[in-house]
Amino acid sequence: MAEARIDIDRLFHALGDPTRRAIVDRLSAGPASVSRLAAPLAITVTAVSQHLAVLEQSGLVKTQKSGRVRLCHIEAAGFNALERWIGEHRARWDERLDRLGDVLNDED
Amino acid sequence: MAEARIDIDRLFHALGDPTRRAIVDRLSAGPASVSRLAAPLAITVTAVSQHLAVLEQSGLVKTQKSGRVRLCHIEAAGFNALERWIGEHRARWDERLDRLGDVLNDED
DNA sequence: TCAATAGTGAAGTGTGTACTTCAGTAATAA
DNA sequence: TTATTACTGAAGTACACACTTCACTATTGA
Repeated sequence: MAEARIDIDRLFHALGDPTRRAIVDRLSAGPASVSRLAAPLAITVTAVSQHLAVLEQSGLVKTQKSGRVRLCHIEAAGFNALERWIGEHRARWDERLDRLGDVLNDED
Repeated sequence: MAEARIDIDRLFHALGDPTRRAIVDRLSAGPASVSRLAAPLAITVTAVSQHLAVLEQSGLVKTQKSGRVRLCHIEAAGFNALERWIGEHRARWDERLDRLGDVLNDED
């Protein structure tokens, strides 16, 4: 699985930028070219290209150039790793919530 | 629900920093004070305090000061919002995967 | 009361990074 | 061939922000 290569650090860093999340938003509605992604974004195509490199390295987006057009689309690997990270943390503190509740009650 | 107040921008920005994720890691194993969080982190207590302000604003962590000690613990709201964000995106592109697959096959 | 502990506010520094412009390559259209 | 389109690499700028030190305010213990 490609998910094994996913670096959680790259992943959260990639999604930490609002422009990159906007790109992910748009791509989750369907694939698009670089210039099409840039159109509504009020930044240059160059900047979008740089963002796409970050997104691709993070495993959230995959691109492939056919001719002079680079077609971009969502990749599952990044999202899977993200969900797994959340799930692991939730599992850890979910089972402690009862005890935590007791501690907080004691503090009051 | 407190989750309605959660800003997805603050959320991803908060988790985009590795030190803050380390704090979340530790807190998911149970509540801790500021100085206890700082101990393994090779940064000053002041820096940790600043990180905690970010985490608290994002809805991932909640803190309460009793006496001179601030006790910090994980809050569910941020994680719920995070899972919802992922779920919404996944739902959108999951249903398009078949059609995307066709497009990619055409490109080959 | 005095000292030690736990934490915070203010102000400054340095680095990362999001963005730009410019120049260039490669593919398509005329 | 020439022009246009789609994109990328390099280099520079500006700002955000992670971090520090210093000074300070509680709170707790002796």
